[in-house]
Amino acid sequence: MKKISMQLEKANLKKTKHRLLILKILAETNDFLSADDLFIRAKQSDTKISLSTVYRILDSFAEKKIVSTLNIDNSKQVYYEMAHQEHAHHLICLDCQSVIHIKDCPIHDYQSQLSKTYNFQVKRHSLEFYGYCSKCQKSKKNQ
Amino acid sequence: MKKISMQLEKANLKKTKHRLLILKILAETNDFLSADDLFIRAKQSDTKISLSTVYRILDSFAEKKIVSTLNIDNSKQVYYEMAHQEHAHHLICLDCQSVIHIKDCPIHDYQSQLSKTYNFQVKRHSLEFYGYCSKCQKSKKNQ
DNA sequence: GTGTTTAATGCTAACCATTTGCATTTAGAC
DNA sequence: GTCTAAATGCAAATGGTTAGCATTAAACAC
Ligand SMILES: [Mn+2]
Ligand SMILES: [Mn+2]
Ligand SMILES: [Zn+2]
Ligand SMILES: [Zn+2]
Repeated sequence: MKKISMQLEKANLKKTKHRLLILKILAETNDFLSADDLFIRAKQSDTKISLSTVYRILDSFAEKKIVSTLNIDNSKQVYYEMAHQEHAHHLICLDCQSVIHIKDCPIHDYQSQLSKTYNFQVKRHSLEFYGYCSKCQKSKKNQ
Repeated sequence: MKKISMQLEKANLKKTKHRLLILKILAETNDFLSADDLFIRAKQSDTKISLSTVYRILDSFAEKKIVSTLNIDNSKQVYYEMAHQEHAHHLICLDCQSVIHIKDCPIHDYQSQLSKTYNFQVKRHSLEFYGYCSKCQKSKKNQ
């Protein structure tokens, strides 16, 4: 995967095997992952990685905007995904944690309107939808 | 404040002095408060309250929908406010933590449209705006 | 390739918001 | 007033995350 190591180059981060591995796992995964999820998956390829390394890698990735973070619902852990090119939002299944990525944003106009009304300089917003994916809706009916 | 003790009655919670006090502080405050914020304020009226009591009270309030919770940005602590009658959103100042409460929701139609498009049963959403309030915009210019 | 420099890593202990166990107190019902 | 279950205080435990420090490895010059 040339593309993956390119990202580190562009971000001015050393290409270590652990960084490449975490990046690969993130690239292969559609859903949000916690640091521990990533640690467990990484150990399957490389038994000699430590959890603090995973945290430090994720911190460096977040700083360089390679990943973006999310607090799923009110859980106390942080979840990570590969950052999107464009601003995006998510439908998150409360049952299976699967994620649908929504590439458009319905509130740009609303946001600039808010800015004027309240003289508040909006820097960013969070918008996430929680509910049940089609798969989980079905299995709930059957139980 | 009759209104306050009414809320406990309706929720079927015992009217203890600590619960009434926490409720009073929440009612007087416009912004979100952490458990520790509430603990500090409560101690000013009642030196004999413990932090775990504050947590337990907040848990009971959250369960009865007397308060609603928020994870401000990516901080690891939970913030609480008196729950709104109707669904609401917020403008949160990244500098002074002040909050503007927005009583309308711009995405109801969008949400039902999403539901159909993705066959995803949306149960709730979070929408919060982060930026700088008018006061903090000014003080940044002056510095 | 070797050597040098500096950032990355592993391991362990610390941190800090939150939760829990348990003995004691108190609200609400009688 | 008595009684009972729920609420509380205190201390210890939990769990995700961060920090300290000695060791290793990328990147770069030669
Ligand atoms: Mn996404
Ligand atoms: Mn509010
Ligand atoms: Zn699902
Ligand atoms: Zn402000």
